[in-house]
Amino acid sequence: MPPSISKARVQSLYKRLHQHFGPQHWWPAESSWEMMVGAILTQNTAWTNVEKAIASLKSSQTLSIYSIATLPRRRLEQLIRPSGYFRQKARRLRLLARAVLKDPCVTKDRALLLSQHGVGPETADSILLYASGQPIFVVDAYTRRLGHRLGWFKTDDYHEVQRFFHDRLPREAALYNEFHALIVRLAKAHCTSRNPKCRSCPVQARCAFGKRTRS
DNA sequence: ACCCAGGTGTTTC
DNA sequence: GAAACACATGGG
Repeated sequence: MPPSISKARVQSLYKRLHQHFGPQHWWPAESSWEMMVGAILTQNTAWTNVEKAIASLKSSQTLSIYSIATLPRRRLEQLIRPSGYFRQKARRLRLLARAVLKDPCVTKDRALLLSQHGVGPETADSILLYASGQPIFVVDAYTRRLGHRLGWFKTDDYHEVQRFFHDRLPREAALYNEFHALIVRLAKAHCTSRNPKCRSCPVQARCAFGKRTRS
């Protein structure tokens, strides 16, 4: 990883994003457990779909750890159906709920989180940052895309990208919280797949988002 | 009728 | 080991 990108550049991007969008107040959840449920449900899925699934859990009074741990599999599947991959995710949620009931420390320990089926590095780090307040930078598809477009790094490796940010930012949970939220905000606000025109982009004149690279 | 979304686990070369 | 595939719904 070339150290050629300075801390100042990375911190300057953060400042511009924060200036432009303001504080994001993440994670959008009312409790740590709801946050964890959202983290599983949002895997490769649009957040609007996750909202539907969470709303259906809430309205049926089945969002609690105990409910999700004990609900019949088919019932849980139907409740979270709008979030997609509903069979996989029902199983993952149930396993996670049971693990947390057995040992609440799971929520705070990276190795324990990663040993849960269906919890990979991004989900684990999201939980550590947003549910446990630990200063761990979360890397997602947007973070990689942004870094690539800005020429900051070429790698796709999760931990290499994470190290890039860890090396250039003070170790503060509040900062990592906002930064990641702002990157997601940027992705939603600016060039999405069908919107190649991007005015007043806080990142650069030529917008850093849009999955396809335009010619 | 495509393409995409706040990944992860399994299978295949 | 990397690369390809399966998983599924809903919105643009």
